[in-house]
Amino acid sequence: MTTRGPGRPKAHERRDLRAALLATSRELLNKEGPGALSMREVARRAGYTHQAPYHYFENREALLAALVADGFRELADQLGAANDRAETDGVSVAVEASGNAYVGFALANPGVFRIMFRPDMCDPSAFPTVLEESARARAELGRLARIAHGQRASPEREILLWSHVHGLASLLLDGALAIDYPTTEARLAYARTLNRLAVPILLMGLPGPTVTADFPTAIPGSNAS
Amino acid sequence: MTTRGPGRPKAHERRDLRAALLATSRELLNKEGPGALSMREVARRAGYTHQAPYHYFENREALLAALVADGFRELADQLGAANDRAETDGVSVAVEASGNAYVGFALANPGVFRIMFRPDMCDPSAFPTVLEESARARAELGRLARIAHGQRASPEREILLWSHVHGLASLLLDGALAIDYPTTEARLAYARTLNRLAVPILLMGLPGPTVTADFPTAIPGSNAS
DNA sequence: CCAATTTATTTGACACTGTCCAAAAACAGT
DNA sequence: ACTGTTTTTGGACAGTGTCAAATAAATTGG
Repeated sequence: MTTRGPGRPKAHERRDLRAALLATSRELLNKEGPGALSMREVARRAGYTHQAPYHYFENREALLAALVADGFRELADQLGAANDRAETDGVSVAVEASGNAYVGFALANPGVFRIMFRPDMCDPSAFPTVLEESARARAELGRLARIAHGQRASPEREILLWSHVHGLASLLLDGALAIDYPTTEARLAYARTLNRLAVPILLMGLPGPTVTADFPTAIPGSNAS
Repeated sequence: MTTRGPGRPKAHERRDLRAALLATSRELLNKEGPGALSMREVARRAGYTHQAPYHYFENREALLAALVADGFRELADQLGAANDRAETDGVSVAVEASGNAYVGFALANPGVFRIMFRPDMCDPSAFPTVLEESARARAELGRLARIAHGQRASPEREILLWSHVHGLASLLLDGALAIDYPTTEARLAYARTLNRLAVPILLMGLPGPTVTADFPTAIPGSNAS
């Protein structure tokens, strides 16, 4: 009476357990949601007993943290590749490609992307590697801001870029747009057209010394609370 | 040996149980996170046995759905109030105030706001009142787009507005900005300055028949994938 | 005013979870 | 072959959501 399934790994491939746990966890997370990702279930699917994962991950949050760190690493890589296009294809292409990369990553790895911004599931400050990789992703956004605005780049510009792509990804994944566009392909297509439309807006200068000429302070009713 | 705490409600206030459950649930959600919000805990805090909530909510998701519906209702109300300022204070003020209202709601009710966009916790399509209230909120965003762009308003413009405020709220709540600005006051202040900066951008015209003059197709490298 | 019925609440159970603890098995080096 | 370490197992405990049935309280009909 073997409690483990037929796929029980042989001795020589035992070292892969950690990787296998991560792989099935990622799959579980992306396809079934975080509620379906339990220590025991992932152990079960790997063909081990309920306690086996605890030798590689201190607890559930540590497992999630590993997935989150990998997610940020991949996101940073893809953003980096998009930014690299600036030299050969120009600024606009880089901006648009970065937006598509961000949304593309979110739609390709929905479960992981959600976890990446859910501090109750994985507190980044408790996992140095998560902090590190997420900082890398953020640095790519900063680079994009510099690509887009050169000398006039600012933290605010970076955040506005980020807000746009992050908001779009979130709305397509979990917001109203998820209902309007049911399939991943439709969502991606919509994100592409929207990102293309947004390029001139994202490239626009902020109100400041030089660029304000286009937007004088005389905008009707510019005195908000 | 009374199992229930000293605050056990008298007979004449029994009808309030549902409201009490919702109130303590909301508090639990905002202060401790969704992991701390369990049927049994909320019953415990109300001074009842573990099964009592099931008479008012079919299951945990239904309880969350009630909170989500309330959240969307409040959000819609506040967005509506902000939009109303357009007539008296002008378009720019309305745009800025709507952004502040959106982020303000998220920061004031972090737990509820997160749940509102987490389909694994509350699937909106299963709860008509959630659909209804979230549609109201979305309609307010649509109204804002019309306020901001009049005849040139479009679904895309609405989404761009929405992406901005939603992304900003998310980043301040759970993203890197949450680390940069630790207190709610600091986050709100930052959101205000950013929203003010964003107004001219959000008011800008999209590339189209009339407005494209400012952004000729000759932008360096405008041929993306 | 009392009996019947509906509503509200409790009690008990089950399967499942994360995680602590200790035991066992597999392995490595000498 | 005997150590010591790494890896895996097994059992336990408290906590959870939720089903089913039993009880208490309120309401209603006569």
